Amino acid sequence: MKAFKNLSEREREVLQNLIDHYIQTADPVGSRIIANKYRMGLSPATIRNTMQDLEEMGLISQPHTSAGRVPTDFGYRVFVDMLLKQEPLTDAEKAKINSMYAEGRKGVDAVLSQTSKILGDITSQLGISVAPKFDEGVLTKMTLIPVSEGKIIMIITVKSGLIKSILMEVESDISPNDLMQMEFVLNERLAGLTLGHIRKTISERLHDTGCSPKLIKLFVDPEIDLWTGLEDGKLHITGTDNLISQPEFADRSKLTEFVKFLEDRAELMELLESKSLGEGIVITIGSESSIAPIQNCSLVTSGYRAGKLSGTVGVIGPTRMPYSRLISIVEYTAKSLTKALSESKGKNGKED
Amino acid sequence: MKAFKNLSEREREVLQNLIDHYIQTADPVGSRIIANKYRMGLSPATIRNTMQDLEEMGLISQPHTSAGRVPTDFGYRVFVDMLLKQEPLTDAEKAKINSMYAEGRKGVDAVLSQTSKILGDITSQLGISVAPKFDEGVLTKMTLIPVSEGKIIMIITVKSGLIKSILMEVESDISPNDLMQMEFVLNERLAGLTLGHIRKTISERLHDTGCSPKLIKLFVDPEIDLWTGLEDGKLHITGTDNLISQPEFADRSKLTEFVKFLEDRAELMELLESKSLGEGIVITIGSESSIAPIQNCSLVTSGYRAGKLSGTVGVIGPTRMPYSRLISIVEYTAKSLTKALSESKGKNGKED
DNA sequence: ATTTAGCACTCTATTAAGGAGATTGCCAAT
DNA sequence: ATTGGCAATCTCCTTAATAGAGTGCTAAAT
Repeated sequence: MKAFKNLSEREREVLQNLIDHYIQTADPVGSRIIANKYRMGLSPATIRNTMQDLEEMGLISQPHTSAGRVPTDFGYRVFVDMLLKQEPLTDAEKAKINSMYAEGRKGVDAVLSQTSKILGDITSQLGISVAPKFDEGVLTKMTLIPVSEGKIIMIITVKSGLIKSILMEVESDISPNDLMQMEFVLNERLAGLTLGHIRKTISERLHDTGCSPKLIKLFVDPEIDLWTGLEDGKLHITGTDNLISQPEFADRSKLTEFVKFLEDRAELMELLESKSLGEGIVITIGSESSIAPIQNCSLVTSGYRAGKLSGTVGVIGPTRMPYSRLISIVEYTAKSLTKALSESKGKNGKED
Repeated sequence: MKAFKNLSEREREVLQNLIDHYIQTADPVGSRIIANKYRMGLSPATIRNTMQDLEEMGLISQPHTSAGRVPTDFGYRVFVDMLLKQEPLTDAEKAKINSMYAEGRKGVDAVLSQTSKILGDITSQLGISVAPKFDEGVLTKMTLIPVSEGKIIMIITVKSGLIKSILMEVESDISPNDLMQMEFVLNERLAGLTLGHIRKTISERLHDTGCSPKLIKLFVDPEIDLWTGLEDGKLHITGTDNLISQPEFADRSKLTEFVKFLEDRAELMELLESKSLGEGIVITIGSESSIAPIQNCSLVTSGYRAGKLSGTVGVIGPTRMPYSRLISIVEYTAKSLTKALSESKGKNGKED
């Protein structure tokens, strides 16, 4: 294979047109189609020569001898990095995305569920959204409330204004005094740290406090995985039916694998978290993720912020996806989401 | 069509064997197979005569002239109601079901998620579980806790011991006195009622209390749908990949419809709730639910209890499912679940 | 030097035809 | 009441033939 070099004007154009057409039809693209449909003023034979060059650079490939070419993952990568044209959103799309923030107060969770739904809808791909990672939040205050015999509710407030509550159970009753003391100690020693940090270091931090050992145990005992519930942002996925009718999933076993992958969530979460570093768009093409069931899929994701916390939204679709459109949509959605979640930090609604 | 009459011994046997074989193979069953495989001591010709009778009663039908017979929905119904034999669980199955309650303390939600997963696993169908309906719970106590400027957490305790918390937001700060007064009024007027009842009647019940109007508004204002978060038990679905590889979903458009149906959840929830009246097993066969995407599916569901609250567990699979096995499994699961959720009413873990 | 037309070659997808196989319904024999 | 025999029907699989699309190469044209 020839090394990849900077593409000539013509090569760029051919690659672009080829991908453009392939995205529309999912059929291998022949030289004739590019010559005629895109009126490049060249004969198919000339296009063929260029296509051979592109193939040697690993940008496109032939499914079999007498077929046209399809883009490789690397081809898409080059396309996305170098050839992509901005495609602005339509007003209708903008309106639809904004509609959900307009219509009244909702909990963060409901907004994210809506977001993934709308993303799935307008892109006809799989819309995904991940709730903010509470772990990143900086603890402002902890409150312990006794509710009934042996039950205590702990309320955790983080800097951005988000709040979570955790139900805890103790073996026997705790005196109000013990509880207040515990609360005082917790706040004194933990305020200002991130929850993730707290989770990892709490056992050291609660040494020699003079608090009731029973209470201490609640926070420290690894058996009682008090903190794991906070850890994972909730994942919303919407639009599976959009994807399974795509030719990419014509093969039944591939489809099964894919559905299994979606149901598991763990692997997907891991992938998303590894990608959601900044706030910008991240594009992951096919084999760039090493996850077998989505080898023929791409992700377009973007981080968003809710106060100090961050989460991820995006879409999953076949590598043959309309990248430029999806990028605009995901970008706009992430920005709207950030805005919506920062304006009214913490709305009414069920907390979870 | 002949009217359905009580079946003769032979008719019963043929129907039973036919369904038995069809469940295993998904292929139309011919007279030869029944005569040979099940050694009824009759010739295929005789079986054919019986099959004709069964067809005239609407219990079985032919996909086309030269095919064997398949059971109709009505055929399954008769089979389930009259011919079903108990099939006890294996020890391995029991062990697997019980394993999840053994391994340490988990939140209700985690247990239910596990339950649907195990159901899906051991049945190779779609496992489903619905969280208890909080709405049915009888209010024991409400507690209002101020957490930060403009934010209040309300903790709701119901008789069974389950607890939920709701985050509320007020426009401006409320004095601790006002809050205590509100709490007092709420408990005085609402304790002893079910949450569902409270939700419907709260606006009348909070008249002339002398409480801060701002606070009252929180509970009454329909804009702030404080209570809807409580209403719906959360739905867990596991094992989609088990179903989509079944021949029943060979047709792509049917598969798409089905996946869409699962993703919606609303319609499924409605169906499940309409079925989960008692604690016993409920079987819904194909067209008995009038939901198009699951016309070729059956449900085996059972209610379970968590203290005073009730929820639903079960499986969804093609009408061609091993009913007797599934019934045993779902029944046992529901009972174990009830036991597990009653013993330790309210475990440690994240509350939601 | 670049582009193009021409052409043999390769591979796929579609259609048609021909059985093979399964099962039924019915009739006559048991 | 049951059974064996048999023509009729329908699906499914295999094979063969054909049409179509596209390539790569070579030689001619620009």
